[in-house]
Amino acid sequence: MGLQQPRTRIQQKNRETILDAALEVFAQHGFRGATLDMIAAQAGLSKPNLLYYFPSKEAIHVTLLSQLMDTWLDPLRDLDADGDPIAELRAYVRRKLELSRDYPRQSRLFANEIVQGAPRMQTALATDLKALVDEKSAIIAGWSKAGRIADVDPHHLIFSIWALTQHYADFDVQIRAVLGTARDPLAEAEGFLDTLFARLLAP
Amino acid sequence: MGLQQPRTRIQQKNRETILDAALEVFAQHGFRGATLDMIAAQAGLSKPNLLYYFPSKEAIHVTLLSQLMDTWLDPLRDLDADGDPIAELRAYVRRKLELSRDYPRQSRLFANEIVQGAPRMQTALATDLKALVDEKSAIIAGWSKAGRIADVDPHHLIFSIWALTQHYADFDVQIRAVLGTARDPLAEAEGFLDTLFARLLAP
DNA sequence: TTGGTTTTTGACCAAATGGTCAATCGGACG
DNA sequence: CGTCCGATTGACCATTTGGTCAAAAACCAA
Repeated sequence: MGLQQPRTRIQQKNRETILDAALEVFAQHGFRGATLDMIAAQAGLSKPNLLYYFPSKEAIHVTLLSQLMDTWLDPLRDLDADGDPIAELRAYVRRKLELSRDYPRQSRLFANEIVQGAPRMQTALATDLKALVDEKSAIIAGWSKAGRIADVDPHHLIFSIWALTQHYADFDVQIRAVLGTARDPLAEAEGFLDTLFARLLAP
Repeated sequence: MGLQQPRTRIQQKNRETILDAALEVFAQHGFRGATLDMIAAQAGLSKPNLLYYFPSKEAIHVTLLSQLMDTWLDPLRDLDADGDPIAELRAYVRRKLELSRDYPRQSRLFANEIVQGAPRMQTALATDLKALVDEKSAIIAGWSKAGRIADVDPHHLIFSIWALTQHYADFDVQIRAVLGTARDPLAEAEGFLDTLFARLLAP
């Protein structure tokens, strides 16, 4: 049953449909709170049919999480040691905020996983993610030492970018409840975060 | 069954035990992912005994959430229009970070609820919370207009305080995985956030 | 000690859940 | 057209889950 690499057009399409439905359901209910019936209903397929394309509920979840890590870290990978420090960091914030706007479900899937102790991601966090963050932190530390940006802890700077941008996806309902319906949180956030990091990073 | 106000010492103690166990389990698994058996095991009580003290799983959850809202908003309530603006806001950040350090489970319970769409808190968010935030935002806007702090959107300023402080509780595993075991995230965060908001708010 | 009240629990139930499987369907290709 | 293989599903299963209940145990006042 080599379903690893989808062979036919039908498999391609149905696997995508299932993953999209599962993203919706897992993001809203977490792994344990999601049921195969919910995912099947969302996908417009029967439950046994889901299990024809994926061996188990967990396999669907794992597939989503590994897809996630890829897209999620791209903007950080783009951080260029040879670019202008302030411009590079502002661009990172902007791209990360774009992810929150364009892929809020992925953000919430990730949030669910981490808040619940990252039972299925621990290793990836402590190896891949740590390596990437450490590498980019060294670059940022270099910028600080060279006086090109203010002196801030690079790791906490990165955490603050994650926290501030992902907050607009993960806590969307709260933000909208507080702001009321007339305002556009994500649009406003762009200006606010640009100002915040400009002031924080100015040498 | 007037168990609303615990009458005996046993009731007092067991209700507390149950709520503490439920906080642990709900924070880690979300509402749907938590089971009465888990809570019972954590509390060291039998499942029917839980249901002697609370009418249902949902009742336990609701009790926790309403307790939460109280403690959670106290630091914001303390924001004093007559105090020194910078000192008041820094104190708010510090108190909020203390909550993340001392009550991480409550923070994660709240995060779970919001990320999953706040099905049981929508009303409270759009009424009580919105009213409080609007009130305090007016104060902050006044400070900006008077030139006592920099010109920033008050609502987004408050969101940024929430995002940055709660991140250290909610994403604790991720932060520790990235920083490694030798560092103390919460202690470092205090200095970092103090700097961040000092630079953001300086007139 | 006795009698009544509160607390605790083993046994149980109906519904939900992840997963299986044999049987059927459908479409592409000879 | 017929055949074969991928796709689909109804029926089913064991386990888990929220919740009930009657009976037993623990507690307490007189």
